[in-house]
Amino acid sequence: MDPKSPPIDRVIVDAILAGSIRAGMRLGEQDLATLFEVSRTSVREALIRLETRGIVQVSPRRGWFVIEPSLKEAQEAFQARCAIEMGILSTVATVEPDVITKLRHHIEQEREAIRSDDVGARSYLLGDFHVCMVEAFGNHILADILRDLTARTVLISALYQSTHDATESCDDHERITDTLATGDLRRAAELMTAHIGSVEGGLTKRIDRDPLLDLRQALQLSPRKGGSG
Amino acid sequence: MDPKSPPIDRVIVDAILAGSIRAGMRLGEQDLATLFEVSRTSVREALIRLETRGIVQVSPRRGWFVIEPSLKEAQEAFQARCAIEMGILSTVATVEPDVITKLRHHIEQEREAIRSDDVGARSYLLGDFHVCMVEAFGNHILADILRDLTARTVLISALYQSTHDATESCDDHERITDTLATGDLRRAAELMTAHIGSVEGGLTKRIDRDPLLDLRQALQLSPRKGGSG
DNA sequence: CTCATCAGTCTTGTATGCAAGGCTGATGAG
DNA sequence: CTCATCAGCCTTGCATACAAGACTGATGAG
Repeated sequence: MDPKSPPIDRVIVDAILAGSIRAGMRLGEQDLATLFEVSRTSVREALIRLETRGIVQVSPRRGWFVIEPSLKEAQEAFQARCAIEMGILSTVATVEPDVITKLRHHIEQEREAIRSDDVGARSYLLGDFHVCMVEAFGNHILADILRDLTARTVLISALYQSTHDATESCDDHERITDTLATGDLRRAAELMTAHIGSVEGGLTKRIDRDPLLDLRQALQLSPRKGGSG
Repeated sequence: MDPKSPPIDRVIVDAILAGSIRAGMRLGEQDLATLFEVSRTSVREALIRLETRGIVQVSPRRGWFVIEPSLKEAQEAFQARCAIEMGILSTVATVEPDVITKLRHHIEQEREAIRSDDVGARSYLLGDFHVCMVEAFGNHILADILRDLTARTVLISALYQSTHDATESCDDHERITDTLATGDLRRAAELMTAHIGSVEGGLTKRIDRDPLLDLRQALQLSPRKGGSG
């Protein structure tokens, strides 16, 4: 395989962030090995990395699966994101001008993806805004952590069919950036908390209303109504 | 190998937290395989997990090494810890009584380790206090993240020979717990920031004074003064 | 028809063998 | 003596082979 081609785990995470790999999907070692034209060993390494990052899990002798977070785990993931972003905003003393520039550029990309109806890019960029922000503050460790957490929350949103309006999120991002530009970190943290909270709120309502959504969808896809074989 | 015996990566992390594995130490695949009586494959998996967690790194065809954080990385690690703990304290609304109970019990263990001069347990417990706190708040995701971050900061402290007084840290922990018990989360967050800051401050001063410490130690250990073979 | 049993197939778990590259120390030219 | 060169050793990287367990679907007893 070309040395320049992106690593397998990167490809999988990108697919998750873009929404093309959903929670619960099976990731067979041999299948991936065939697709990427490598041996099972390399695939296995990638899967182990993803498992360590909390993105997939293995069921012994059964297979690898993308995580399906429970409601409790989903809440923890959102709380974790919220805490980390609150924390970085509380820790940072000042906000450099180039941070604002980067964020504004990112928001432009978001708007572009929304305009062109590119669902994958839109999903990716909306999540990546938060990573971008932390990275702009110069902390790569927290940025990496937040990237994994974002992957989890994307899976959660898809799992619980949260369709929190993309334009609304983008507007939130813009408001947060504007507030950061004024230097009012405290207010920015409040807005960030509200933003994450509104995304989270949208999905917990849905799972509460329709906990059997995936099963229902599956039953609709297979239209057999009688019981005969 | 016994199925009940702890996994290799766990053993290594515990050793790091206890201070018996230091930054820069080489971890050869074959050596570990021999020690744990497994094949290189299993060792490799464990090392890949640790690499993903940011605890070891591999130099291609040269070997696996425990990370040696640069000053910048060290500062980022401390900032990350600080941000996460600030964040969780800002996010949590109230503090349950059993959280206080757990923390007080933990502090008791710390004091016991200090009294009995058990360096390994002392190092482990002082770092674990923070993990314990986050875990007591019910967020396992953040607790896991903090555990890895603690491993990094332990390595950093040893690398830069910070001997921030254990009793002092323990006293800090007690003050923080007392403040949490009163429900004043804001004040607790301030104390926590100061606590982490003081630990960090202790080591940055040292590296600033003596950036060649490890080399100097190595030269002292090998007392050859003449150049002859 | 219902249900327990079991062989067959498919999955991951683990060990092993070989390939590729880095490091070291001997060796010989200058 | 100094230094460039290179063979040998040691390391990880990767592929493959086999072992062990889980699921499935056929089969036969009741």
